[in-house]
Amino acid sequence: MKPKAPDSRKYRRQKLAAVRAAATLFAEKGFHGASTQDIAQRLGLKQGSLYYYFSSKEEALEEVCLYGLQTYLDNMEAIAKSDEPFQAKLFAVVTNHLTSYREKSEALKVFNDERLYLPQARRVRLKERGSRYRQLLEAMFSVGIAAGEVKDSIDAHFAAQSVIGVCNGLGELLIRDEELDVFDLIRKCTELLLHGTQPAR
Amino acid sequence: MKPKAPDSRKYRRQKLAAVRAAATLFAEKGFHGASTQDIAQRLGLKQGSLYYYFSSKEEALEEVCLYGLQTYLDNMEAIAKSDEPFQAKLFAVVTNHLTSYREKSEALKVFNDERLYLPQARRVRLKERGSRYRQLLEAMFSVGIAAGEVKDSIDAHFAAQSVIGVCNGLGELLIRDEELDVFDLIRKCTELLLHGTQPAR
DNA sequence: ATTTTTTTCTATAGCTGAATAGAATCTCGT
DNA sequence: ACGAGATTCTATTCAGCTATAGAAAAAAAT
Repeated sequence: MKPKAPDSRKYRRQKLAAVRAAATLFAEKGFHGASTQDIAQRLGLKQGSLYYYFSSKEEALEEVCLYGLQTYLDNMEAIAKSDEPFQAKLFAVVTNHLTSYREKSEALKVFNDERLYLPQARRVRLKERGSRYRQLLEAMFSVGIAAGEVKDSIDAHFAAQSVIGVCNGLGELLIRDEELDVFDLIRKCTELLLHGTQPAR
Repeated sequence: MKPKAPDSRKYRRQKLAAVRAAATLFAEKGFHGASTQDIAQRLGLKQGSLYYYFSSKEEALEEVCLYGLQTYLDNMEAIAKSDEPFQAKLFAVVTNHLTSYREKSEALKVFNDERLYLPQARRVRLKERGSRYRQLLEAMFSVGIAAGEVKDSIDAHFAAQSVIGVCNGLGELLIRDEELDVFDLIRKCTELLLHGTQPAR
């Protein structure tokens, strides 16, 4: 019934597949809209068999969110730590965000939209990681301001949220249009955040 | 059972209250997460009585979305039609978006997050209005570019989506923090979109 | 080849929620 | 105060969903 030491190759492979399947379904129908039946079906399993991999539907949601965040956050930590000039870091942040959207779009979308359906307890770990991201970004702006690389009229808190907003907005484009050139989008996005829309004065 | 000519004062009042209640619950728990029981309870009604005002839960969702979009879209039409310079129009757009968030935050959030749970048929009308908004914004940028008020390196489609993204991102801030000064945020946001984050060269 | 462990299936319990019908109550003009 | 229409309630149906237990099958180990 319950896997005691489930570390076989097959187990890990199927577990990953299960997380991915859950991500797809949650992204498509939402947490409450997608049933364990739907997820199992996509894996070619029967509904009950899912519980060999997850002990509850909520656990599945949590794992999807963690999966979506993983590399995304790791990359952010690395970027924040580096000594590159502000412009380069901002470029890296946008790249990280938008390429994540292309690669793991479902899982990341699930984190963005469905995390609030997790029970308090499970949400804590995720919440920490989410705000960690915002804080790193905010700090990046503060440092940039101190170094004269960013206008001092900029409010770091506001700016961080704006960057996240733009990237999520553009993520919609990436999801909607598979053909879209990510790197072109990244370039335009960074340019906008750096120099705005006004012609040179 | 079903209201034939339900145009009494009371009916309209209660119906509006019902739409609002649904908005609140959908915003809080999501479409599938909120039950008709929850909504009825918030209105001080019994579960079954809701169906005097809505013929289905999905109809309720649709009405909430329409309610959330209404003034928001009307304002956008007016802005797009005007002859003001680009900067003024952008300011108006941001103002419209962010103040809507404060005033009807729930309904607008529901439109943003839950509309995809509507069945194809119902989603059409909403989809039209949503893309109408994007198109108006996009056209605004195109006009700005033609008039030399916006850099010609800007891609209007991309720019429109970016504006929507920033505003939705900042909307999160407004929802999270009731105290936040909307107009300060509007100012900063417009400034960012116009001039970016870099110091003057 | 037989035993052991892992993985999947069948079947079902138990709950919740959407929707409907018809009765009961309320409201208001007359 | 009476009656017609509006509004709400009660009670119920029906479907779908999560989760569990235990049998079956598949894979691995001996």
